Amino acid sequence: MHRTHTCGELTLADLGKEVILSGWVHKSRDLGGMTFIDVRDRYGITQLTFNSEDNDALRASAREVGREYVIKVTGNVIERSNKNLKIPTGEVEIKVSLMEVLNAAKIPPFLIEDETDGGDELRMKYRYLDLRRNPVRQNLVLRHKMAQEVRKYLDGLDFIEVETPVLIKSTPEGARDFVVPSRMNPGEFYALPQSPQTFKQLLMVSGFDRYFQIVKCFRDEDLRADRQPEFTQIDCEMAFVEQEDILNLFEGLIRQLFKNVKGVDLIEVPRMTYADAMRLYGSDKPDTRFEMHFVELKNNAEAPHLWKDGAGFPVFDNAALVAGINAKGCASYTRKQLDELTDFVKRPQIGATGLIYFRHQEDGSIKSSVDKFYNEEQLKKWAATFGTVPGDLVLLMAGPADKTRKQLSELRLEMGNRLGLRDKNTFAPLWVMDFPLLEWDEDTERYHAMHHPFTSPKPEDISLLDTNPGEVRANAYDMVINGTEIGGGSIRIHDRALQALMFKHLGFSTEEAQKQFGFLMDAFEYGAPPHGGIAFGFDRLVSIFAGLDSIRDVIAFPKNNSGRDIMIDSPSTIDQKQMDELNIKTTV
RNA sequence: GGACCGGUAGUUCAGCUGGUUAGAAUGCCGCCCUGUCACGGCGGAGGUCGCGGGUUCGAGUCCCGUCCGGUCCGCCA
Repeated sequence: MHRTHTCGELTLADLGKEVILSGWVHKSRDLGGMTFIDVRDRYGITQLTFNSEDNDALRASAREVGREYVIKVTGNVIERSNKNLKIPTGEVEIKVSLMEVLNAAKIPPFLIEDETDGGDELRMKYRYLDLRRNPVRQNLVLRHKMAQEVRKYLDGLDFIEVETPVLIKSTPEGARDFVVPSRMNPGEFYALPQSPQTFKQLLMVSGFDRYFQIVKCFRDEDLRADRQPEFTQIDCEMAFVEQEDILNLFEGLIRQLFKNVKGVDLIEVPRMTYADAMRLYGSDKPDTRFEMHFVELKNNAEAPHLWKDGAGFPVFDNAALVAGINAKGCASYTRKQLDELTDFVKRPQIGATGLIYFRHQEDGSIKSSVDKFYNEEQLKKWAATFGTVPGDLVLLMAGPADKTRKQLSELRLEMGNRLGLRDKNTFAPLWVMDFPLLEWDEDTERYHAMHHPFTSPKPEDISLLDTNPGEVRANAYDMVINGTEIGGGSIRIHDRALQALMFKHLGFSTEEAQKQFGFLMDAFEYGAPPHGGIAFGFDRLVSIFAGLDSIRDVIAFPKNNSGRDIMIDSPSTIDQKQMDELNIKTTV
């Protein structure tokens, strides 16, 4: 037998028992005549004592074992004379009578402790060692608990978990596909799924009216802190439902997760239209932990100019949009701080040309960076529009509408950071609804589906498809938590004619549409029920629960910035024989 | 495809306007210590300053290129 107990469970209640423990040597402390070893497994740490007065040879061998050796000890549980109340087993220790080294260990390249000295790259290379550390292991335990809770909730509501294929067909829509060459079909390729979208819709046609799957998805696009080439979705679909049914049921899922896993009672999830989100926050995934919404100023027709006999202020006069945010209590910002903010928005990634501000001073006057263009009466009008009080600072940007909103959104988030308004332990969920069905793509000069081509337009907007495609709204919705999109879905098209019409508007010829998605449209002709669904980004959801910015920490074996797994060193070349079998010609 | 930050001991970092023997902490090794738990004390080993080129009397430091890592933009229906 290797163990009678784990390293995390012995207490005073076990005094006098003879026990066997196995685990890793966490740390040893060597005193004159005795040695303490902390032995660790995933359940905790237990202190072992070796005393040269009792057994000098055993004590000597205890001095030989190094960090991360795997040992097995037999001994008696005794009460400590000096207790350590910081750990659950801290009132007892094991007086060892027998020790066996199960395996030696090299000196680890970084400390296997909560606060490690290892950098990211080294920890990735030795991920199996990093996973021994409490914080990392706890993330995976959290992930497990959340997955179980998801299954419990959905199973309780008669959802069936169905596995869908991983080797499927490449389609031109959406993200780049990972492809897999087919040996038996030379020159042909499978693709790995970006999501099980079409399969879950086919399951609805099959009558599995409530489906879910916790499933790996693959996208061959550049990585980010919150984007990996393979990632996990909670993929769900329901038949005979309307949007309202889906929103309520999956709001329930999120609430149950917060309640049962995190002990947080979530507020009822507010709803906001896409149009409002863009107008008030400049983003389709606003961080609603703090307000600071946009206020738009009317163009200068109403604002008298003082400069050069009423000549205009071109930055405002030529702008399609002048909008700003009220940074409450920031009127004391120094010139240096304001310059920093200006530099922030002028960075290439944001690309603004400048930043305009006015302060509502403590004496009630308004001091602005455009004093020479506007009189105080005008500035006061604007201050009133923003609802400022003395001590407030208004930051303004102007320019093309979409671009300015995006830039101001970045500035808003930066101000949220600076003011400490983005607390990781505060959770602000939000439904964003009524997304546009189509989005104009400048490069290809055609519309593409904002969500995906199977999304149903709102019935009342279908008539706009021919005349004003960009105005058509979809029955599509995203769940946003703290400014991160964690889920999205839609009511789907279940009618062949409408689906064909969609493909036509997306620039597919009838033949192309039939070749790519004929199987789905054919299925719609055999009794497809109305249906819709949603998919949650499981990694992102776990990382939000864990209070982490990067999903890498909640994935057991993640890939780095360049899509490489530096532990197993993949991707890698394959030998010529494999290439030949797959009928792949080398061109390098 | 692009922007920015970083690469110095096993590890995490410091190293100023270029200057003679490149430091700290931690880890590691040795000796001492009988109640430690961030043990303590004394001593020791440990470096192609990512790589290549250039400027200079002299480069860890400045310049160019390149590789690697990270964050972001594009991209991600």
